[in-house]
Amino acid sequence: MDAFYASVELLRYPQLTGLPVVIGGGRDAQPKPLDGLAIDQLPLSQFARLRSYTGRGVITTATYAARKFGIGSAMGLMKAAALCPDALLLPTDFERYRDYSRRFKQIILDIAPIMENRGVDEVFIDLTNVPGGQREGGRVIARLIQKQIFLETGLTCSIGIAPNKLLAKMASELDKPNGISVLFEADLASKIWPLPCKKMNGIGPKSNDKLTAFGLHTLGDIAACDTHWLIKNFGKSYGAWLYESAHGRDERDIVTHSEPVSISRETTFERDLHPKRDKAQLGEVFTKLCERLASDLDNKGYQAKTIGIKLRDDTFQTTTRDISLTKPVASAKDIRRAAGNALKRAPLNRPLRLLGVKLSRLVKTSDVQLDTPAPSTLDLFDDVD
DNA sequence: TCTGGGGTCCTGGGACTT
DNA sequence: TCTGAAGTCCCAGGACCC
Repeated sequence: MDAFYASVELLRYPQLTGLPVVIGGGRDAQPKPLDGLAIDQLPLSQFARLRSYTGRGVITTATYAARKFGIGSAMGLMKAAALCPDALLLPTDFERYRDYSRRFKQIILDIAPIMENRGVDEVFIDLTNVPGGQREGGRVIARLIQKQIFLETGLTCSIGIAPNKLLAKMASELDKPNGISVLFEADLASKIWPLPCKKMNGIGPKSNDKLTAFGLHTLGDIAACDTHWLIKNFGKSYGAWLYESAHGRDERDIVTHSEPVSISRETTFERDLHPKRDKAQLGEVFTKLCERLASDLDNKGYQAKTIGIKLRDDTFQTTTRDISLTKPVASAKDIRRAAGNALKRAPLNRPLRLLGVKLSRLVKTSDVQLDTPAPSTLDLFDDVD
C-alpha cells in the first residue's frame, strides 16, 4: 500500500500572516468577535492580547510566528502569556473549522476515494489504485490536491507520502507548512532515525521521559535496541510496537468507516465548585451535560448501555465511575439517573474543577427498536437526589 | 503558569464462570 | 465439597491523538 497523509493548515487569516497568534481559551471565557464581523474582517486593534486573558484554558493551535516564542498546542494560556504577552488571542470557532474540514475532505475524496478521517484537519489516503498516484513517487497527485484545496478554500496543506501510514504521517511533518515529502524505506536511517523519539506518533510525554531515562533519545536509538529488551521494559504490546515502528514497519490499513465507541461531554468550571456548597450549580451543569448527550445520541442514531461520570478535583486528580445497564437508554432523564447512580460511588470530598458524562457500549437505535422494547426508567433506576 | 474537549486503545485488578 | 487454573467481562485509570 502507498499511504498518503495530508494535514491542512486551518489557521489562515490573511491580515494576521507573520504575527504571533494563538487560538484557544475556555469556552466560557473566550473573547468574542465583534457583532456581524467575521474574524478575518476585524481590525487588528479588536483582537485581545494574550496578556489580558485571565481565564482557564489551553491553546488549540498557534501560528508559526507564535511557535518561535516556544508556544505550542495544549499549552496553558497563562504560560503562553508569560512567553509572549503581545500575542493575539482568537476564540476557537469549531463551526467554521467543521465547514472548512468538510470542504477539504470532499476535494480529496473527489481525487482519491479511499480516505481515512484523522480529525478535523488530517486524513490518510490509499494511493495504490489512484490513477496517476505513482507518478514522481506521488508528488504529482500531491501537487494537484494542494492546488485544488488552495483554490477552493484558500488553505495550505502539508503532505507526506510513504509505504505505510506511520511513515506517511512522519513525512508530512518534515516540510511544514504547505510542503510535500516523499519517504522511501531506504530513507529511514537518514531521515527518521536522527529524529527525537517524541516525533513518532504514539510516543507521548510519558513514554518519551521513560525512553530518555534509559538513555534513548532518538528513533535510531530505539531501532538499535533488542526487541526483547524493549518488551521487558515497555510491555509486550508497546515494546513490540516501539521496535516495529522504529524500523518503519506498520501494517495498518486505511480505515474508511468506523462506528463510534463512546460519546462524552465534559466541562471545566471557571472556578472550582464544591460538591456540597455548590450543589445546585453542579446539578444544573450535570443535567445540561446529560441533555446535550441525549441530543448527540439522537443526532447520531445511537443508544448507550454504559453510562459513566468523570470528575477532576482541585489537585487535578481524575476519577471515573461507570454503570452498565441491561438495556440501552437514550433520553436525558435516563442518562441523568444512571449517571447520578455512578456519581454516588465517587468520592466527593474535594472542590471540583471538571465534571463529565460519558456514554459507551453504544448500539444503533435502529437495532434496538428491532428487538428491544424501550426500557422503563422506573424498572432500571433508583431515584437520584 | 497550572494543565480543554472529545475521542481511542491498552493495562491491570477483581468478580465470576467453567 | 473444596481448590486452583484459565478465560471472560466489567471497571478504573492512564497514555495518547487531534
